[in-house]
Amino acid sequence: MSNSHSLKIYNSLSGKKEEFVPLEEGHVGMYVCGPTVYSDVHLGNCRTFVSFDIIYRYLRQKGYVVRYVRNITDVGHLTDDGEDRMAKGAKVARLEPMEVAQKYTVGFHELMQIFNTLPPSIEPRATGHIPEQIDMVQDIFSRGYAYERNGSVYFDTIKFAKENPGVYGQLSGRVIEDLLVETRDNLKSQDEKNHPSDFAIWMKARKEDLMVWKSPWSVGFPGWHLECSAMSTKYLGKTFDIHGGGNDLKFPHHENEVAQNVGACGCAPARYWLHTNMLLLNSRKMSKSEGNTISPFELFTGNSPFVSKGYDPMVVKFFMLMAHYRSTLDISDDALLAAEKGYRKIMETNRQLQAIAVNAADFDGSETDTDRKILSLIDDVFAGMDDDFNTAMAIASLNELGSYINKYVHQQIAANEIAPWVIERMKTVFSTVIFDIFGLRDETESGGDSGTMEGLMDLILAMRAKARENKDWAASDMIRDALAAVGIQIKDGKEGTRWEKIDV
RNA sequence: GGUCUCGUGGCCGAGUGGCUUAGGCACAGCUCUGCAAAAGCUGCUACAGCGGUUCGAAUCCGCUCGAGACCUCCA
Repeated sequence: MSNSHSLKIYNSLSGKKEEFVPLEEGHVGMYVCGPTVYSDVHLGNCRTFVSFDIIYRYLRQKGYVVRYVRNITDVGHLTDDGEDRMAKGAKVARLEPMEVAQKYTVGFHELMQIFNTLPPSIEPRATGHIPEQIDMVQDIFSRGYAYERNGSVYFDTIKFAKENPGVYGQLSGRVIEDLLVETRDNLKSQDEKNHPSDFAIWMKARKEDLMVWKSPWSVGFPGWHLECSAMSTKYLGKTFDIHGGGNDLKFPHHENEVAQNVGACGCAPARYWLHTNMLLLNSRKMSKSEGNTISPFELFTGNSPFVSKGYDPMVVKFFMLMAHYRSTLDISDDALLAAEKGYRKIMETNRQLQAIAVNAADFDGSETDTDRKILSLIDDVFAGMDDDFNTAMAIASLNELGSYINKYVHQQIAANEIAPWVIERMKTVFSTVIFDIFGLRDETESGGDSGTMEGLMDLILAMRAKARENKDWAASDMIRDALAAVGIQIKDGKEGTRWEKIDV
């Protein structure tokens, strides 16, 4: 399903929307910073990965062959006390570091499946790319942007900034002069670094560090930031199309990443930088370290003081899609409730649409205003997606289409108002957008799980229909109420009774 | 303190110079219905405050107030 719009993407480097033109026609290389697997992923991470999943899916939908690389960081992050995070987790839990990493990697994958996201093309691990990272340190060294102190290697940001004007700070909007000024305040720092903005690209291990490797400088481990530079280069090339991640990674992580790549090869890594905005709880950023967080499973089960009930993962996903990925999104019970209704409605509309059997005899062959309006709305759906992946706009247009579908189904507009091929086109658009691009699942479908359930419900509804025929309202209502008590909602309609499982 | 973003109707949330009444939820009326639910239709016209630019601003500029993010690990 293609369309005529050109795709526009907001590029954090330039601060504006730009037309997307890949380096190599028909192909897109996209790198997204994945999770650090030293604890459970939280909902904020999910939003970012869901956003990029939709970007990935949409690029594919537009016909691009996409190589989507999303890493797993299982080494390299330092805690405040300088201890490797993985090692810290290991000591607390008395597990092998790799055991900790494995546990949370598996959990992360499960969650991504629950949200129905596609796996990336390549999911490299930092620990699996130590040689590549050592090579990159050497490249940076040979180009003069690194210095060694007691077995650790640091990136020389000041020298780099002077020799590469306009590069360091471009992404995050930082000013080099400010960096230079900072020096004075930090002179007394006992740090090994020449300058506070310098950062480690190789760290010499202390005796308590568990995850260590040999290098030309010391036995130690690579610095944070370096893994992404090394792995994106390895799998996507020195320069590639899209680099994504959460807003909070912009500085210092992404800024330093750019510096490392440019420092190592003289060329900029990504051409388009995309940053997703934060998911808020209580109007504050969700954060593991600050404890302001609700876990995905607490949200699914309702086991949290922040929500009145559990929400289906697809409802949570739909809730995320109702906002643009670059806006902050404040999670609240009311908003989730509204999203749940909206999600059910759009799924119901789709089912009604797919069930329409067009009768060619109803059609007189002319194109009506309604046809034109519908085609225009379909165009709006894709125009929204082409405008920096604006899912909120796409959903709005889908809802407007839904209004036509409902009027048609309820015979509030004449059958010959909409041409059969337009109906068919709507069917394709709905299923493509909802299932292929948004990656939603229809969890509201009647039955679904087993034929037994279907059969039982058919029986029960037949009994109720019989009771109603005999005007035995007591029996009829008893069945209705009893079903409601176990979470099954009865929907009486013109053509019979449908049912749906709802949360109690 | 420095850098930056945002402040939209009861709630969530798009939109960035003049036609979008965006959309969703809630609410009200109506249709349908044995009643109800569900479903459908219709209605509900906002853009923090002040000043400026402009023929015209929610949309551009300035100031004020408020919220948040980054500057330290964080999607």
